Amino acid sequence: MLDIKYIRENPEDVKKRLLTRGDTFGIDKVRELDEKRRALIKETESLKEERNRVSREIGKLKKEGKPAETLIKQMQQVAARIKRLDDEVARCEEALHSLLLEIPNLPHPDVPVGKDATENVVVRTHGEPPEFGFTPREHVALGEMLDIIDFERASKLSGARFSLMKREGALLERALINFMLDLHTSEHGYTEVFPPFMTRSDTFVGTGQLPKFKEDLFKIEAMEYYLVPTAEVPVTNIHREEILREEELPILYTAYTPCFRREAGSYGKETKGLIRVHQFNKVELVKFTTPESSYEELESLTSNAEEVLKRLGLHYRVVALCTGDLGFSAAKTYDIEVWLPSQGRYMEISSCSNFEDFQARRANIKYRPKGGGKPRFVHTLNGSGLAVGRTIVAILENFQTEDGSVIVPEVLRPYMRGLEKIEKKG
RNA sequence: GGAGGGUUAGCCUAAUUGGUAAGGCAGCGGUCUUGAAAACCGCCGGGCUUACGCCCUUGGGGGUUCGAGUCCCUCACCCUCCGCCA
Repeated sequence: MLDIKYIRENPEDVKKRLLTRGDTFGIDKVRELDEKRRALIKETESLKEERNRVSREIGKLKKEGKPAETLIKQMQQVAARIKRLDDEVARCEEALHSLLLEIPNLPHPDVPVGKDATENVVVRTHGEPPEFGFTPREHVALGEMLDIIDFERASKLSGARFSLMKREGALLERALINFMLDLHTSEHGYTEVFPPFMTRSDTFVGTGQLPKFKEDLFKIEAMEYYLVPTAEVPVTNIHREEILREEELPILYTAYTPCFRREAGSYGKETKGLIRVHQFNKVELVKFTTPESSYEELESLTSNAEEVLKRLGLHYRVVALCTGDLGFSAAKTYDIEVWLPSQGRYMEISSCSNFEDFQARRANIKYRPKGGGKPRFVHTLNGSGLAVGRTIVAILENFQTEDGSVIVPEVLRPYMRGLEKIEKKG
């Protein structure tokens, strides 16, 4: 959520920056409601002052046994006016609030201006695409050939966009989760958490998925709960409605969760395989920082995610999203894209963002500055470190050999009983 | 699922029949001190205001009342007991 005070004082700057996302998102309407609200509040406050003052007098008179009927009559009128005005204020505030909840974050001034993904900017590239002396197979064929992914039976259970991992496939899934969590906790300083996989709707408002993106989520029918589409939701909301101490910042969390996504509006796109599914595993990185250090923390968070790919030996690049491709809550985002030999292109495997105080304002997460002073909103960040399913796609495709077997990256072998190669069974 | 008890500011704790949130700790600033502690003074939930001051704030929402921490309804969470359960 944007700061209403900032909008009031810098309306042109806000509009200009929002326009780089393609719209002004009703900022003029916001300003109109804000002014109306302030005028109404002024009026009710002076009436409330009168009511409080006279009510105290009435109390005094009653104590002294003196009559107060005239004043009480007067105050009945005043109370009625207050009620009418308060209702109007409430309606005004509700309208204003729901407008504000649907306005995306302001892009950071560094973010390249552009209309869509084609205008994202490559920041750096690591490694080289592997060379094959044969035509590389795509992951679906490899998974089925090796009998480690069973898409057919998965769809018997749950329909399209699900997977059934099997044998070395299931082991690889589990190995990757453990490898990533171990790396981030023991070398990058993150604290491991294991959150609930379904949460109340207000946590989704806190991180920005609700109210605007309801159609992306799975809702629990029995209760007002949703399945998490990313660990960002439960983990960022750990500190909702809290005031942290500056001394404990930055707070770094890493969490494994499954992620559940409706993928509405992507019918017909990548219907097969592990790339776009309704349920996938992900290890997430989440940070709470001061405003002064959040952009440094974004760089280190991104490099923490990159380290996973480096150790696996996968070729990738980092791109800075342009304004038109930026997610709703983000001020700045780096996507990490891994090389996909079968398609000769890069595929998003991590998205690392600084939300500045956008989520903190929605979720009311503050910190008390060192040496006292008023609480300020923290800055929140998160990034995938990494999406496990897509990492499996990359491993299968990049480390395949001509006979269809797949070399297991060395760093994963301790997590896979020393297995060096996934081979076709007799 | 059933019964009962609770939620007051960062933390802890008060508030006669309803009369407008009292105090302590922690923290910050100051006096004093070689320095520190102690003691003393001030600040110490949010908003508006140049200022004086005003409004809001007792888990959330609603109601009764001139006036609600206090009475009523409702929701959430915590604790205890019973039932059920991996």
